[in-house]
Amino acid sequence: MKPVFAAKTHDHAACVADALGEAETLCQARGVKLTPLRRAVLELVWDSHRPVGAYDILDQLSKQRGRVAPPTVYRTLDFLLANGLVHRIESLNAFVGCSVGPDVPHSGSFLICTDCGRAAELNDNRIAAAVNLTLQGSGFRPDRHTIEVAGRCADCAAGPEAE
Amino acid sequence: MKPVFAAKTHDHAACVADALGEAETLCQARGVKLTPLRRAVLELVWDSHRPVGAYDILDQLSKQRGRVAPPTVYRTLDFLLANGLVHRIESLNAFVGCSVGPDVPHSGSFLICTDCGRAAELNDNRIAAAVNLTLQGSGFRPDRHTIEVAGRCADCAAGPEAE
DNA sequence: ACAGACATGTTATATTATAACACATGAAGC
DNA sequence: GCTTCATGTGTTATAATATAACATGTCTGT
Repeated sequence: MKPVFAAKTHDHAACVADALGEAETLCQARGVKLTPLRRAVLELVWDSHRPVGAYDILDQLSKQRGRVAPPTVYRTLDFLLANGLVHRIESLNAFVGCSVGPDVPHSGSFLICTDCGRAAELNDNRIAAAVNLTLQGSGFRPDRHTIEVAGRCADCAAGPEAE
Repeated sequence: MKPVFAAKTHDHAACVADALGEAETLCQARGVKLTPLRRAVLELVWDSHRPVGAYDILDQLSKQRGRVAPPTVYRTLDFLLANGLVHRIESLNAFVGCSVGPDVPHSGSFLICTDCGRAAELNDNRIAAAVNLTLQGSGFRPDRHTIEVAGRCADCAAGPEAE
């Protein structure tokens, strides 16, 4: 079985540390600032492999720094989105860390488990390729795509133990 | 050029009449009721080939029947969605009539023009096939998908005349 | 010091969606 | 006929998501 979702036993601390490190590097390369606020939000997004809502982030952030207002969170998410560090999951109005790598521009394609809530980003252009194939001759100029497949991940399909 | 988007000159009245007729037939076949309210909402959704927001529907509906509250609209949309008569465009929080045919269960795949706002539903065999192919060996059991490609339709890409 | 750019804070509000309960209507059984 | 039940609709209130507009702070280059 191909590992698509993060193994339930993986070293998540390292996983987050990696993501933050890469983000730091990327921001330096681009001459943009990964401020403490942005870093904190990115870390909260990476807190799990589940897409997280803006207001969940807001709640967590408030615990760390006292009252935070929605624009703070949305602006920060806008920055992270613009730099490819997170993706928005349209079907959930939620956000998840980019696990493909922000240096390659891409829209993100996701599998979302409706049981455990985890999301897995596909590093695979076959779906996008099929979309492009379907477009051929239509004159449509694609700009970005939203590809989100909901279902049950292998773990959840296998053992329906309590969430 | 394959006709993906409805031609700007097509007979839209006939287009809507068709959709309503098919809906009527389908509902009878299924033993569910296409009530006047549901018919009115479906007609409003089909009013254009642009995805339309729930509150836009609400406004229009209010003109026809006096004060209407949000739950009325959302419930009606839920019915139409459940019966495959409309699709939800996640990236726009909006709804559009199903032009593939509600008798075949499908999640819908859309092209959305960011210039003129129109949406075109793809007859998505190849896309669904690519999704399945990509998932092979992953153990993921897909249930439904959200595929929305934003870009410029042929008309808008060709002539940037005023919207 | 100052200007300018950028990041953040603050207040208010817009937009999208649902929960919970009330009432109406029509078919199924008695 | 009346009851009962399921279904559809109405109504009130509120939740959840998102943005506009403006104020303040903070760094950087000169």
